[in-house]
Amino acid sequence: MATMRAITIRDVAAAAGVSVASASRALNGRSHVGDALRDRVAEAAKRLDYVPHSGARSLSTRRTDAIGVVLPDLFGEFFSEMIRGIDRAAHRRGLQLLLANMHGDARETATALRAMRGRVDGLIVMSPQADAALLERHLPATLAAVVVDGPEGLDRPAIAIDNYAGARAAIAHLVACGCRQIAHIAGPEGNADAMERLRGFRDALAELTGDTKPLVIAGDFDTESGRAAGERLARMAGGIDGVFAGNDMMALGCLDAFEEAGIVVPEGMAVIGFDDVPIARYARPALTTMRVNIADLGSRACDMLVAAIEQPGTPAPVPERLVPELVIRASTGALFTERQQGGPADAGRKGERHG
Amino acid sequence: MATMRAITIRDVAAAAGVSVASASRALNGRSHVGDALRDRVAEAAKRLDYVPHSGARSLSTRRTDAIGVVLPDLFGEFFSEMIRGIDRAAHRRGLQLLLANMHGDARETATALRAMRGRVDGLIVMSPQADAALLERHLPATLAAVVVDGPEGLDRPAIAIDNYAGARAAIAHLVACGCRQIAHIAGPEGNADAMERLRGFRDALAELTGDTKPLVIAGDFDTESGRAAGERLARMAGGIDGVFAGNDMMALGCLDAFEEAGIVVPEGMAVIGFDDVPIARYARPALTTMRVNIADLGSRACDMLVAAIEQPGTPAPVPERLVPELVIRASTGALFTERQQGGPADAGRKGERHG
DNA sequence: CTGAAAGCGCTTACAG
DNA sequence: CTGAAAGCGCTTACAG
Repeated sequence: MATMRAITIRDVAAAAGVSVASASRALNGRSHVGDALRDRVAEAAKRLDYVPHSGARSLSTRRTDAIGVVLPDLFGEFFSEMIRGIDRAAHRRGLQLLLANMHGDARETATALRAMRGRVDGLIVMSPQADAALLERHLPATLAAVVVDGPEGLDRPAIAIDNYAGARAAIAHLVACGCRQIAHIAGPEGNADAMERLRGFRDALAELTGDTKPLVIAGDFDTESGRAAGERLARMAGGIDGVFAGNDMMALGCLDAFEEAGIVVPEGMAVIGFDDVPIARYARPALTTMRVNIADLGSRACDMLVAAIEQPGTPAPVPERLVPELVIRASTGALFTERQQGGPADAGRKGERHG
Repeated sequence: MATMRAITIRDVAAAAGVSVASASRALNGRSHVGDALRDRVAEAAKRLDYVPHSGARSLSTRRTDAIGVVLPDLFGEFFSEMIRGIDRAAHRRGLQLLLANMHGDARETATALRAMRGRVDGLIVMSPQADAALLERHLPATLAAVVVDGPEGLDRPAIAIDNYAGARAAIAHLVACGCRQIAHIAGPEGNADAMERLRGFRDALAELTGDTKPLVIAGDFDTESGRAAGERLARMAGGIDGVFAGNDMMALGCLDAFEEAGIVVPEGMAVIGFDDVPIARYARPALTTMRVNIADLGSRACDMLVAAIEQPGTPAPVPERLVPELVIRASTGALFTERQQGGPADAGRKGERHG
């Protein structure tokens, strides 16, 4: 038992010498309440340190003032930035955040989603892995939800990183840097982000260099797979002069392999990543990459969810897309100096930190 | 309105042709219920896709099956690892996680803590910044809570990183590497972690090298302050041969400054950090540091909280301390090869990631 | 083993 | 403007 006999609105009403109904009205600032009464109630509530029982409240109001966030096992920075962004928007609206990790498999997802029901007014579901059918099945039709970076074609508000456009921009940059034979280190097959980046790579390459049979090396978003790819590229006798890695971690592994193999970046080989993880700027050479503003993604998802909660039954709006921004650093040639970096994501990182 | 007329236990009872009381008992597996009845109810619940209203349930049971997590604006990896650890332990016990960011100031903290009341059975509060008085004032005495990395002397279950022991180990390592004049780049003054690390530095140095007036340069845990400190050290004419940075980010900035100043690490200067952020291993030279297993910290905090919830009124146990582990890399001399790294923290990072 | 009833704390029409 | 009462959905003694 967590609480022993907590203070209820009845106690507050008694202390203020009014009815429970009046106490409730006074506390909630609803309708017309006499000033004197309102003040007495407020004073009593404060003195008793009254905190309403949210369960009871939600039972009568049919609202929980909480939203659920269902995230996969995200890697480091993404997770915190996403939460930070959602929290920022939720906090503004007085919404609590209920969090659930979804550990990949379908059963877990179902459990996580079910456990949220009845506790939240709506759900933010991030699921680059899950297929539409799975989500559809476990998202109750009556519950507001927005899908972040999820499968397309769900009749839900959705927001996603425009991986395709980002990949195209990355390739355009490599081409502008003079690269003519560009290889791609791809992310895992089941991952929607990875697949879109691959598609953007292929399309942009076909358009810009006419290369319709580019080299694609399989990776898994992990540093090690990037290193392996880099070693393989190093062993290949020439030809390739640019690498677009599916994410920064693989790009970093690739850079390591190149260094060991004596390939000079960017002179001998230009390398670009995706994500702009914090490590990217510390790499030697510093990594050019496509920056994704994850915190912003979270904030906007939250705003969309609130809209969906407030206007139930409204058809899902056109999916929003966040286009990543090119951040040029040394790994593709320090032709440009890195622009001064700021904005929400960085501001978020400025906060108090541990250790 | 989030939900339109949801399925209630009454619907389930009706569908199964039993009373609401029986339906409840059957669903909760409590007391003696006939097998046939149990099955009928289970079948009906499943068919109707019934999910209990958690508010109503918590109103009668006086439990929420949720715990609150109040965290400061943690930097990247710490945040996600902490949540990951807590989530892991909470998930095992069927507990939901309610999250709140506490953005530094006292009023925010009060709000965050209050908003949790009535929604959770207990609280995990991480607060390296907050003083005991503040926490004491806003943690309702009736609510179970464990304090993570917070001020000492609270009559609450507590778990903390043993920064003092970690700092001493760092110094012992530098001394073992042959350093005789060791400087410290300190973290922010208000930060408990920082102060303990500083204290460990002073004590260990006095004991091991007899130096009672060591050089301490003020920093703020940010890369830039580490860089500034490094520049200052580089300008100082000799003497210092080892640097203990209050955290990895400052150590990385310091390494950068040394590189620019032409100081060779570790030959000219050994550098050790604290935390083992993911970037540390990618630095050139790779950074020796004290690893803190944040996910483990979170899991254990959750376990302690569950114990506190289940045995209310029990006096707070002796505070637990997590001693950081020395991870030797190139920045203090690659005398040892880095040991194979594994364990919970790394396992957590193996999960699916975004991009 | 099963059901009728009370009660958890709150809000909200409905009267006054 | 204020109060008495019903009701939100669930669980749990209390009877049977």
